[in-house]
Amino acid sequence: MFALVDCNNFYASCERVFNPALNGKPVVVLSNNDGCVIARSNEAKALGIPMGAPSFEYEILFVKYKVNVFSSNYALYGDMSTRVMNILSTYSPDIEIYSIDEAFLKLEGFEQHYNLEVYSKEIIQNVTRSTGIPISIGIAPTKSLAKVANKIAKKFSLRTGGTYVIDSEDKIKKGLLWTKIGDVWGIGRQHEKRLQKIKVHNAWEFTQLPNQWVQKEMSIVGLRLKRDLSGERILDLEDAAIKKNIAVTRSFEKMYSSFEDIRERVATYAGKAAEKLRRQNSCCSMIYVFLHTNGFREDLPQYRANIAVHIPNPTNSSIELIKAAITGLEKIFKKGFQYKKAGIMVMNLTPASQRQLSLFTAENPKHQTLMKTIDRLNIRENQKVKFAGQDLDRTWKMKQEKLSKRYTSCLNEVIIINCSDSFGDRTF
DNA sequence: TCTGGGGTCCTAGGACCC
DNA sequence: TCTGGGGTCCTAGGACCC
Repeated sequence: MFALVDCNNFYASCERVFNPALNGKPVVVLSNNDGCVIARSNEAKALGIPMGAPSFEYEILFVKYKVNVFSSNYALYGDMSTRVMNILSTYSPDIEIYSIDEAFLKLEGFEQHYNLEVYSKEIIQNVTRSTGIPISIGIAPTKSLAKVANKIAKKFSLRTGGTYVIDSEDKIKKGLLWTKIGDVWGIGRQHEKRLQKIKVHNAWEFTQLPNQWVQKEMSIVGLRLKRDLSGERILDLEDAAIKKNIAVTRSFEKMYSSFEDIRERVATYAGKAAEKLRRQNSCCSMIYVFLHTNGFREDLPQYRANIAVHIPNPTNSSIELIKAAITGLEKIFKKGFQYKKAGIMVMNLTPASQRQLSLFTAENPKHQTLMKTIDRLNIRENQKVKFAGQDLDRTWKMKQEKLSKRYTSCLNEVIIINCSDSFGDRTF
């Protein structure tokens, strides 16, 4: 059996942990630059605020219904996620951390020794008590069915207590009939449309389609999904510890048109990507650069471009990557446009230990030590060391007007409790 | 005025090889 | 006019996920 554990409204729940006055009230969390709604509490969902809603369009509604609005605080969410995952990993030797707020647990053979419903209730209790984050658990014979079970657990939480087990043919069929085709894990907008057209409206009807049709229209991925949903164990846990691509992309807080401004941004993104590479001990041999204008401003001339720059010797040196990224940018940058977004992606990653030593190595061997030193300094001194391509004076500031504190990862921002007792006033 | 960011996998088609 | 058969590798693009 597989369990899918999912944190309910994760970012919104993180904000509540350190601010319990928010319980029972609508809470939303915004994306970078305070652009879109990316998390909503149940109360906010009930107000009809959709996922991805541009925040400026909902400002009036926020005020009217006293919605508590937060900028995203990834330092907090990342740390809370680690805490939750650490607890979950004590409940099974096999865990796949699927995203910041979801994990699959393999419970192979557990059903012979435990009542799985009781077991999952215990997990829920422990996570809630230890972190304050509410979770839902779905258990089933396959991963995609565990997803279905999880949805049922969450939808009927009053009745299920946050957990639901699919453990019979009958329950599989009931669950699949209940699941709308567009809500199936792995069925997105395009497939949904195509399936609706041939009168497939729920997951059960999908599992009744001929394999041939599914493979032809939805490739091998769709066929695997169909079989997994039917109860055949096709999808297994995956370990995704080492990333295959790393991206750093940002929208600007306003539009920029000068090459120097964009170059500074791109250099910073490339430097960030290099740091991430070094953190997972990888090198890359390709960097992809893109930039584009504001697609929402149909009144302005539009331009978008991208380029892949090959790097002869795999590297994770910030200096080399910044150089390569700027080479690419010079080729695609065009004057006369107002740019709103740029980004880079490093690809073709290889383990740093397997680095090819070439006769004509382009990279200065001293970079290795230099980068290590910079990384150490930046951890200690809060990102003070920069590269010449980055403007030292400019303070690029993301719009983050409603940021909560880094309660769990910054000593200056932990919660302070003042109280007095017979020994006098004390602060904790 | 204001509209996010970061990933994965698969397929078709072209370039190239013998 | 007529022009084989079988591979591999790479890339762009499309689909999906959170």
